Amino acid sequence: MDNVNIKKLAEALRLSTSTVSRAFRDNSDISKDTKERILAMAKQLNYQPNHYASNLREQKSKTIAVIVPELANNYFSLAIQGIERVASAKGYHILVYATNDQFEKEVSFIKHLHNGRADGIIMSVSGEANDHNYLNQLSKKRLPLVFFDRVYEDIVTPRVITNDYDSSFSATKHLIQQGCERIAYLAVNKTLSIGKTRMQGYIDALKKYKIPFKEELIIDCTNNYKENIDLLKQAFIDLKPDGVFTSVERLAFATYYACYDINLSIPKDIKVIGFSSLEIAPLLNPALSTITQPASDLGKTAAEMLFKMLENPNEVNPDSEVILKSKLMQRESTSNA
Amino acid sequence: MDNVNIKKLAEALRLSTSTVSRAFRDNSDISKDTKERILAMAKQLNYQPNHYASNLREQKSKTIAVIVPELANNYFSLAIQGIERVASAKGYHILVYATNDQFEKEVSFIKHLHNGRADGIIMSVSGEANDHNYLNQLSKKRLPLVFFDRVYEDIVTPRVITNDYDSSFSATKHLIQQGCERIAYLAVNKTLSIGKTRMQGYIDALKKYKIPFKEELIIDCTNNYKENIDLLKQAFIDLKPDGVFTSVERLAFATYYACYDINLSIPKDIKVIGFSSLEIAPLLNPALSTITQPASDLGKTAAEMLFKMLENPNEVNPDSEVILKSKLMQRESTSNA
DNA sequence: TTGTACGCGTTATCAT
DNA sequence: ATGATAACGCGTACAA
Repeated sequence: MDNVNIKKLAEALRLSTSTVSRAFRDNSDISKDTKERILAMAKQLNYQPNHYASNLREQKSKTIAVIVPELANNYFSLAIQGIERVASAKGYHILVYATNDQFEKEVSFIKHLHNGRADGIIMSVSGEANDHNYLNQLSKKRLPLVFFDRVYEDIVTPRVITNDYDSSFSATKHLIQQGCERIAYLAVNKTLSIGKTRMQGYIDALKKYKIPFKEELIIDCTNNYKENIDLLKQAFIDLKPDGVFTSVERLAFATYYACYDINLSIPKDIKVIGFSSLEIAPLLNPALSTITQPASDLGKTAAEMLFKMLENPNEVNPDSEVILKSKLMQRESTSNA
Repeated sequence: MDNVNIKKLAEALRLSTSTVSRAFRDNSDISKDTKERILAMAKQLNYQPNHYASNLREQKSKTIAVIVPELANNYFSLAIQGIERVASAKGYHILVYATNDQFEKEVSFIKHLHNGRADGIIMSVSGEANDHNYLNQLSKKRLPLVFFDRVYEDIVTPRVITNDYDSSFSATKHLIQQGCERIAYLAVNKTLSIGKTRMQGYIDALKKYKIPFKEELIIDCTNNYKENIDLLKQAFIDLKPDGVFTSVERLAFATYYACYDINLSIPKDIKVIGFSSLEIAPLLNPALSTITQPASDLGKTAAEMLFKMLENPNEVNPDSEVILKSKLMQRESTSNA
């Protein structure tokens, strides 16, 4: 059977298309009787209003786009889950895009989205090192945009982040209190604002507790798992750190693998803590101490903020920043037993 | 600045809208010269063709929908990643929906998608226990649909699955060879086809190796983490299994927690193996033996199949079934050391 | 090669 | 309360 549209419905009921259309909106004048007839017939024929036609007509899509650096990532999956819940409850659909950390992809996604396909965008950015001004140079008014987790500091738009500086400070302090004196900081991209903030917390904690900061203990890692493990093994052998603070989850995993390989015992020889929202951190060998970010909440909050912008554009301050708190979870990997 | 559309471009260039439109398609007759002028101006004004208008006109959306039971799940995230890659390469966008295992949501998503919003659907199903015939009763022709992982056996449409029966058989056999005689099977939903297949592999392996099958050792779990842990603790105490085979990843985690709580040592007191595509299974305490499913490949293959259907509807047999192989990874949780 | 005119399905405005 | 009509932006058949 072919598509049922308003026209077919109208024919079937010997009404005009406008009357039929009215049956689906709330305000319009239409007799209760005909409305019921129409809805009944619509149900019977399984009528689905064509979204594209509505969108074209109404200039809105009831769709939001989510752009993240990667999909196969526990953290972003949780965030997307949070977003999906809110969107779904509002009757919105979500388009998902992964940049795989390629800035050009991000630019391309964003540009293309400015064609009416989405009403708003929630993004965790990929290209700190690049020129973000493309966001201000879109030919038409920029779509409502909310950053979460990874943000551009020079772009004015609402954002939802976590208290990274404090968390880093606490994590570093925790390592120090557990007796560490040579604490390696594993960075993935020093130039990212998130990288900078987290590193600053580390640096300031060292200073506060009078541990000399050593540039060499900042280890810049890559996006490649194997490479990182090799690199870390070498670094651990050369630098002999007694503590490791990883700025992202997967570097904690790489640290574990590296330590296994070169027979360093966690936590005896080296203590490890890292940013991570992995639920099964307690199941690792040894249980991993983490700074656990409220990933799902981050997504939820970002989505709620975006909807606020869509509903009351003027009531949302473009400067607004929501900071959610991460939790320091001490586990065996930093214990002194 | 307001939206740039074909009309504005045409005005700016003193051409007709049709000429401008032609510049963006390949076949049409248009002088190389004007085409270049148009494209240049389009770039300058940052023109983005309105997707909804094109879709309405062309009756296709260059969008595929992905429906999964849950998003915050390592396995489905990987699958979505695989799908996203393929789609992105083809210039397609993906809409993502999570049913949270509610069948009504699945039905609702599917029905609504039949309004032109998506050209095809990739789904891992949620409602084995229900009546799937809604898929055949859509008023218009059903959208191209590919199942992956969790499928409805009574619906005729292409599918991509893994060799679950063989894997289950092998895993059970492995436990037996490691000396287990009371092997518990942790099911999450016995009625799901995937549950049935996996359970059958377990049952047949027992039979083959002359281990008596005991109904009581089939433990039906819920979707609630805490509940499962409690339930498992009790079951382990009551039934004293010496091996556990979990049909889904999270039940392996629950098993670990349960064993920790009641001081059962894995693998000494009880050996554990489970379906899982967790990359860090080797980092668990103890390293978890797994049946590792090629999750990302599953998504990739499903997407490729869907695109084949979109491009050459007649060349794809609706009965086609692709079976990808999982890998048995023996690790410490089933060792005899 | 370029322009004119129409229709995709919907909704809002205006008329009845 | 209902119907006729125009418009959203684009793409194509047809005319020039």
